[in-house]
Amino acid sequence: MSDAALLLFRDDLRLTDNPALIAAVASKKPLIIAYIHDEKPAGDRALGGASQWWLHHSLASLARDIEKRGGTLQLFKGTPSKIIDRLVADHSISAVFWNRRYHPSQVEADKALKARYETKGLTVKSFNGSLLREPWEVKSKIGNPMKVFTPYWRASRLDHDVAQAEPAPKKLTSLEVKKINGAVSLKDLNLLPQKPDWSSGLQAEWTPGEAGAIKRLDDFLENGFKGYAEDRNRPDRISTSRLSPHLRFGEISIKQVWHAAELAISSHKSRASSEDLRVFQSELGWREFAHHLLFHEPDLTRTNVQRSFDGFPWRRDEKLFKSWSRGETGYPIVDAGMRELWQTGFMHNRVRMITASFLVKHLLIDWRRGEEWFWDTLVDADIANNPASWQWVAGSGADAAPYFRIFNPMLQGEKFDPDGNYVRKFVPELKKLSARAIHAPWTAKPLELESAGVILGKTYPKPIVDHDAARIRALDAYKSLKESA
DNA sequence: TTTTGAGTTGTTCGA
DNA sequence: GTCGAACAACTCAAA
Repeated sequence: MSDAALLLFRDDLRLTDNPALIAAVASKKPLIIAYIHDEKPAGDRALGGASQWWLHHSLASLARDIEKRGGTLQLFKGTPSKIIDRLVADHSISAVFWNRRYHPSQVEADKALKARYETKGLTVKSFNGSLLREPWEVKSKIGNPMKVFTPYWRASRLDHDVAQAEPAPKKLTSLEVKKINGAVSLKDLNLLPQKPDWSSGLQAEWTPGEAGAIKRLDDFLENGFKGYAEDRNRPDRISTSRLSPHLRFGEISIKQVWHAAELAISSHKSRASSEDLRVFQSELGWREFAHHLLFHEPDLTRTNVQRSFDGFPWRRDEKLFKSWSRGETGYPIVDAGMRELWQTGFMHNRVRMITASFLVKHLLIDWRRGEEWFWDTLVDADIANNPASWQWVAGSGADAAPYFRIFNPMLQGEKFDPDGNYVRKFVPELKKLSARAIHAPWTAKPLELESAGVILGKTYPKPIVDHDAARIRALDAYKSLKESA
């Protein structure tokens, strides 16, 4: 019997432009194609609820795509190294392939795996399957990891140097896997919410899987790309790519996205401007930068990048946290965002900033609490992007927003949701208010409130904090931090 | 070595 | 209503 190759799928649930898959097929060996679900990953964390829902459907889609090509996706549950040990012991495996991940604990685990099997005489090959540049590739002139986005992005030198995406293999040959401990069906992974099943809003919004990712990209390039530079700030418009969950699970490669956007410009297909392209690519750049930070910061989810924030006087207030997380702060743009998140597993980028700023600055609640909430509820919750962005808002991150930048939720609403349609969609009890009043219902005339059916404090909450007072309190808190340093 | 210029996304105040 | 300055220095990256 000829020997086999083991191909591990992780955060790269696609067949197109998947370097580990391409290398495995090129080895000409029959493949054991495996996804190992680790419920207790060391160092990084168990998936949040929304991400688990996504993963279930993404795996189902991947399994179908693999079957169409004659292969089989084998699922396992448990500790990856133990399951791989068992696979290697029970089968004649001579090569192992995977795409790399960048959380320090993941890097360490992969290094250990590689060392162990190379010692046993196996070929072990890993690849870059998810980034334009890996974290160690981008350095300052004197060799340090970059800590400021703009020079980082410049130093990435991507203008004419992103490899073309590779097509999916046409045929896959799988080896029959012997019955081993840990082999499970998709259902056995228990990724779907049961009682209650809260996933209907996610179902309505998303199509996890490679085909859904490609469709989302095409839709964006056709309908949202033109005017992106400006409109990406408008939660009331379909103007962002919404590719983040697909990228999170690697259902589409970053190179595919990069080149498709460039092609849409050069072929004049989308009528987007070069500025639209530049801004869109720099958003991809922020994703790269977050992974760069994650790799170089030992504990991005827990530790302030700027250690001077370690003594910040955060307030513990479960009642206020609950109001924020449920979308009951009394500030419509904040509440709309938090409810969008709860219902759809997603929140528009502009509104993420507003809601995050509100938690951290208006309520003075630790950014880690907000990060955990987003981790559990976002379908695109990403171990790099999520903490890096929270730290950016809080001011404790790399290249972070200055502390005195405190969003005014009324102004932000008026500016980026001028007709109030985003608020109306997710806060329907305010639906009948005028555009004038909808971002600050407490300023509306009693008559308008009455005819709109709004009773403040009853059908919709009064503001849980006063903006002006909260702003001054936040500035004082940040000032005290500086003085104590 | 020292210097220089720059740094995602804002708000408020006062002229 | 519009506009510029203040908010506060500090650190990074490169010349």
